[in-house]
Amino acid sequence: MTKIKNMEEFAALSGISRPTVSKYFHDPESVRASTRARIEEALEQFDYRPNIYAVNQNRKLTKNIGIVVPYLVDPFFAEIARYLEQSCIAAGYRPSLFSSHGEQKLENEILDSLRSLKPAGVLLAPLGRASDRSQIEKFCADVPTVLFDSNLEGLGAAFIGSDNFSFVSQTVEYMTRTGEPPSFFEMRTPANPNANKRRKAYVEVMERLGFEPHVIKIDGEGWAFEEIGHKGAMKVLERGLLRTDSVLCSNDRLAIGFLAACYEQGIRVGRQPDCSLRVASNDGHPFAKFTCPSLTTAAHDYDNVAGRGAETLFELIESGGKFSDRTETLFPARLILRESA
Amino acid sequence: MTKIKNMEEFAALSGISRPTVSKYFHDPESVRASTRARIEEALEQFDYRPNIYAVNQNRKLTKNIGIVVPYLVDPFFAEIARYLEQSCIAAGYRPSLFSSHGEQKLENEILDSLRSLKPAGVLLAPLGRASDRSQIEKFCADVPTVLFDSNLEGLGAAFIGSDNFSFVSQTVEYMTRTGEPPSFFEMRTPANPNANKRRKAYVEVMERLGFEPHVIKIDGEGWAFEEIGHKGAMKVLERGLLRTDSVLCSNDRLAIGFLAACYEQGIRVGRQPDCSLRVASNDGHPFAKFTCPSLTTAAHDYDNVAGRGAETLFELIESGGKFSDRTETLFPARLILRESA
DNA sequence: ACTCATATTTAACGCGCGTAAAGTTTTTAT
DNA sequence: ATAAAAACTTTACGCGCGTTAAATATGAGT
Repeated sequence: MTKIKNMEEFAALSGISRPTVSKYFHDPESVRASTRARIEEALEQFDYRPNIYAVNQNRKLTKNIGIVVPYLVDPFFAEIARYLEQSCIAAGYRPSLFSSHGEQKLENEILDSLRSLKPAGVLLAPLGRASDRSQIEKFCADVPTVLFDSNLEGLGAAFIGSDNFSFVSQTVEYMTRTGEPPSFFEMRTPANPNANKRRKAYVEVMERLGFEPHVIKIDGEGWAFEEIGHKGAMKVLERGLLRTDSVLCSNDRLAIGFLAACYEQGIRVGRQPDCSLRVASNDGHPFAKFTCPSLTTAAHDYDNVAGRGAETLFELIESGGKFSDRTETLFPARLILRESA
Repeated sequence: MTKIKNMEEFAALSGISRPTVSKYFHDPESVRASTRARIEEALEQFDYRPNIYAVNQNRKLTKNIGIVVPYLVDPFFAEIARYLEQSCIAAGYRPSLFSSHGEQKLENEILDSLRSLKPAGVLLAPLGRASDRSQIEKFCADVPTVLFDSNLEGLGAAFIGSDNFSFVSQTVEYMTRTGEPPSFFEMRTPANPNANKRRKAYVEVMERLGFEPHVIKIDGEGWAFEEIGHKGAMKVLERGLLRTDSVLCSNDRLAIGFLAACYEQGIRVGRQPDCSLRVASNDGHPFAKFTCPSLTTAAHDYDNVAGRGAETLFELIESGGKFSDRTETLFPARLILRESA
């Protein structure tokens, strides 16, 4: 089997001219069925692939898509990224995955290196509060970008995410219906704008239901939410800061820390009669099923957020990188009842 | 600020000839300090970056490095990948991260698309048992590759990983020293070759200590270890298959499932007097601190595995992609004592 | 000031492919 | 069968940069 050097050679071997072969690789449907067959026959025989660097240098638009998440060690983002990756591949794009690892500097560097990748589009889940808004704004001006997970008002051509109100209203309503109204457990300075929306939703829903909201803010910076939740919970439990026997955590990773603290303190959590506390949360973290007790949580609609996010980006790319107006698409949560509440 | 189109233009603006500018971008140290200063001055003024596609097309060796992990949703791999990424960037390379998501087909596709990236080198953590050995062998013949985490005997220019014997001997010795000897809890057909080494180490250490080894093999396929561990543990606990009050899980994710099952069954785990079971494990999973109870585990030496892995790849690249012989570097575990055992 | 080693400039080619224009062949429609 | 449309071939240029060879400039050392 001869080693093919370039498209010229491959074209000769397949008996088709190079421009036509080039056309074929751009879009196989764009050539006659008979020539397509001949090319594909040669393709099986000789296993040639166009040099992606030469291709990307000359095409006005690459097939690259950047996927950026704020913290890949969080399985929630790993899971979303997995969905997005697969959607991109299925649509014929080449995704590349990046994680900001919770750092603004890294997020900026990623955007910078993404620029030189000349991607057709980017799916960006920004850090949130820690994001460098002006940098992201500049980036979005140059590269077709769809935001997901964290909404930075006005940035990007569109935003796809989850409806935080839907999360909290479901959990609060469930908890109040089946027991005492919950306190809300969150970080004092949350990294993510979703946290603020969740707090507001909590207050609103509680008031509508005629209960007094009670927000517990704990200290801590960064993305080690389990650790922060654990420390915060220890304080809360030791000082008896809960007004009722119910807690709603802003997100599952905080809840994981909270449950660990409860366990250490010998506090039984759950809806069983022998339990003294109920804990629910939001996100539908992949490991929430394996906490002790298993975590009742309002889960993201992973499939739809990722699916719609990818589709939106494809539409954006096909319409030349601009939408006439910025849309925000929110998917409701799905309440998963488990043992913790 | 003028928009720079290419190196020609930038060179003109900086007052330096294009070949010299090209040299500068290849290695800033290779030009005279005075010209370096002039280029860098222009660089600040005009913000130009060489077109990476043109660069990579013409350079014999790109600065790309591929990082492939078997399952990125596992925070263990996300964590390792993070270390590796940072090492690559610090060394001036451009890492790109891929996850096989537990599927052979995907692993093969990644290797395939990695080929056309013409990377200087690849850091590969293979799927293990599910890997297509012949494909990986072919790949390693073409691309300088360092394996990590899972050793596929003879493949790649080097292997960097953890010393499974060290993991198990520490946990077994600790458990036998402080209580009854443990049973070993693992998957019947583990995805990962480390599991086999851990079982063998368990048997060996137990025999050396004069105890009868007792291996419990549970059913389950794929990478949903928590789920598999949970189901397996339910069976084990319901049927009373444990011979002593101690269990050593093959890895932390299985242990997370195991602990969840214990909790459901009302079995108190830990070294306290009121506990009826001790559970330890291996890996040092990022979330092992937050299980209930917190998990005693033999932790990977993340820093060293990742650090040495990256360094080894750099050496491999610098020595032209071949080592005279294949080395295997194993780092010992660090036993982390927590509440579960 | 002179020599020599080292850097830089100039000029030019090549990489592999996209793409455009003009001419030729094949297919489709009538 | 004939005309028109569509697809293909040939030819040629350009993309942005790596790289080389020969000519020139620079700087250190005597």
